[in-house]
Amino acid sequence: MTYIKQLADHQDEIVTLKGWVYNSRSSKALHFIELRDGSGLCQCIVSLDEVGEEIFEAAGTLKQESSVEISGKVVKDDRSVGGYELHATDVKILQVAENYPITPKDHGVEFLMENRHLWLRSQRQWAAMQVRNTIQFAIHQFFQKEGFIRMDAPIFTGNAAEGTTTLFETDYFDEKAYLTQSGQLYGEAMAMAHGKIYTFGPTFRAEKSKTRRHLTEFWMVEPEMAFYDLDMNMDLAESFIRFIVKSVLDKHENELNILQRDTTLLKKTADEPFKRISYTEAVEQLKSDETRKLLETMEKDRKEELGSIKNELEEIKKEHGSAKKWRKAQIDQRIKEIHARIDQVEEDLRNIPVWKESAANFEWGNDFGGSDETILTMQYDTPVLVHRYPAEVKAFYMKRDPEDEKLALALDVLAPEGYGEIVGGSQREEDIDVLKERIAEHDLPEDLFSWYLDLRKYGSVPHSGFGLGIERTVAWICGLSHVRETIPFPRMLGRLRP
RNA sequence: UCCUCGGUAGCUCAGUGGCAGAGCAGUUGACUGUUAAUCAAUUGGUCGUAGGUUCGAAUCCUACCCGGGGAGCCA
Repeated sequence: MTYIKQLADHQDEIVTLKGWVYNSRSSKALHFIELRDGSGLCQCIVSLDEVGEEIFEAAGTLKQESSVEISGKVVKDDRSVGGYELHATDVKILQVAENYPITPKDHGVEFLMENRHLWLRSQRQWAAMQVRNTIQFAIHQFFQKEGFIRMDAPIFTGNAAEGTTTLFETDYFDEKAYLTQSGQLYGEAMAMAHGKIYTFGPTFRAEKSKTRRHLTEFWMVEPEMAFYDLDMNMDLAESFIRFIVKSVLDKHENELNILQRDTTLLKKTADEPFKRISYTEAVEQLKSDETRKLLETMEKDRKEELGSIKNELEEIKKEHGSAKKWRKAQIDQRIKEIHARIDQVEEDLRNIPVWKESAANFEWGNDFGGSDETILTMQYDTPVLVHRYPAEVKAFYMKRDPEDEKLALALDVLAPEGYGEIVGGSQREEDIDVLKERIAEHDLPEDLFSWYLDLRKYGSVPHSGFGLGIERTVAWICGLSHVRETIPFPRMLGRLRP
């Protein structure tokens, strides 16, 4: 048995491929069967002269996603997907599939999500999962080569701590338990045992967020390092992200191509240092004339675009009545595109004034909203590291800036191209008295944190860490517009099946 | 929870008060190199649900259900 991605090594040999029919076309004496086997796509040509009537007819019954074994000669042909095709000598049918719901045409999100278990077979979804795998592997490679130990934090936790987010509550033998929202506190304990550790697992948030950036169950990798300060933490985050992007660029030209990902900015991310700005600088930038002009230009561009596509719509609608059939199809397609674009542009036009307002009136001390992040990152080509946030909007365990008590030694990494926050982290407070004070200030029950406070009793050291969201990272690197396509079976508001 | 857009054939959509439509998929046939093949024929409908207005409702009104995008919150 040979896999499609190995075909280049078997030119002119007879091999057997096992897989599923991705698409097929037929004429009187030829069937073109596009086969997928999980490693790639290959067009198989079944010719009446080569295989005889019986096999030829059987091959004609194959429908989308039927399972088959096809033997034949590997022939280089640039016309074919992947550069090689198979001239069949034999076709063994395992099962002729029933009518497959996902056709090679467009489908809506709801339908595709209902059929997620099948959608995973489609090219773009396949490519995204291949990249996800490489990202996860690169994460392990990076930390392992840097001397980190992977340790796992528990998924059930006894406390709904950290205060802010809503957690999933479960019954744990008549006791309340919560699904973890972060492994970080445990990570700190493990770092005190091993120096440098990382956790990698699912996390859960019961927030009713319905956006392209949110899942209720998502994967997060969280390194935690003893004796690291904020600067070391930022250096690590930067080289970590760069390593991941490089790994994907090295291995996945084909997949990024399938995803139609423009890799210009990813290449910049792999090569250029990231911008680092403080929260205070970011606020100044938001309120700057530059930002205002940027948004005004954007608004003007959108208005012009709206005018011109609406004109085009009118014109092709007039043409539609008298058009020939093929042109009608072309027009229908274009009308669909225009409607979708109009929706998008109109939404932008509703949003831009709000964004402008939000940016211009931003007050020091608030946390950035989604639009503020978008506006900030629009002005950079690579990820931006934003550091030293107002302590009030950040978690209790973050260490304050010794040079300005109002600031926490926090860092966020904002991905470019509108993908938003992919990393959040900080240097941690190591002084037990200060930490106790913070717990009290946040109205958190101190007894639940007794084990956490112990870490500051017995050899407390400066330490830092951060968390990187896998799905947002996959979305950014793949250029996907929604995190639901970055995980095999996304869990989100209103979606528990399949 | 709030704002906003939507729900019409298996799928994607058009149809804004007067006979329920198209493309694709399916089915039947034609075609020796197709790339979402093409061409011809053909099957397919509880217009999200319930009520209301009207001579007449997919279309107008009300309520509800479901989905998309966004706010808040966050990775």
